[in-house]
Amino acid sequence: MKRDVFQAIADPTRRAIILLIAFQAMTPNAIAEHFDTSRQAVSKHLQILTECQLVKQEQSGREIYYTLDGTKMKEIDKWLEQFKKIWESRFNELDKVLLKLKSTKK
Amino acid sequence: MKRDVFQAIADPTRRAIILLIAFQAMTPNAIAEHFDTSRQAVSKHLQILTECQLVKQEQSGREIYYTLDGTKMKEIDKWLEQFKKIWESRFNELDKVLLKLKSTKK
DNA sequence: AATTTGCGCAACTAAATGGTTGCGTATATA
DNA sequence: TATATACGCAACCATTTAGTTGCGCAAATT
Repeated sequence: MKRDVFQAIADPTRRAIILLIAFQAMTPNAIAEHFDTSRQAVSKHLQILTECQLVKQEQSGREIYYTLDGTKMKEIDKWLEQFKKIWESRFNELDKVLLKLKSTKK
Repeated sequence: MKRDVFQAIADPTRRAIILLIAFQAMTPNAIAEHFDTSRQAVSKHLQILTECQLVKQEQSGREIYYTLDGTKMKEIDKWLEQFKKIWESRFNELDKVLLKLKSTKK
């Protein structure tokens, strides 16, 4: 049952929830209204997102507002960073080849 | 059965495979040797990665080499981009508040 | 004080997932 | 030509997942 950030964002509904609460804090009911799901289903998703520390809660009376916590999102970015470097070097290699072709054509 | 990039990278083994073949093309057997899994299991993961266009095949005799295709990876980056903007504006807002506090203190 | 509302939690269900085993086929090697 | 190797594919199995239903509790409304 140990879940990580990558599993958290794997579900499309969860990604939509993330996007929704990124702009403003919302209650489970308010979130559910935006989708074709029940409050309970949303609640479960929020539970998972909370577990993965992508989301923070803020109680206000009997209502609970959920907000996005950007910190963990950066982990995904960090993972992508590895490949960016590889791509860049690949592209550079490609550039060199193209440049060579260009010059030999002349 | 319709899978997307986010589901593809949800599995830790799949992420490891991606990282592995990012540096050099590899056959399913060679990949499997790096993990505690069977060739068939790896093959299934590669199938999913191919389905999501994260991976490309290159046949060489009876061997099939798999390579990373960076194009789809950028989709993840694009998705993250949305939030980066929000974070930045949030930080800017925070900066303003801090600046205000600073000036009123004087 | 009684009722409504917002929520989390637990039990349950159908579907998806990751894995195994056992094939068939094509290429390489003896 | 016979055998070994590399692989994909299909059937099968255990576990996880996303979702529903039905509670119970606390805060708000009447």
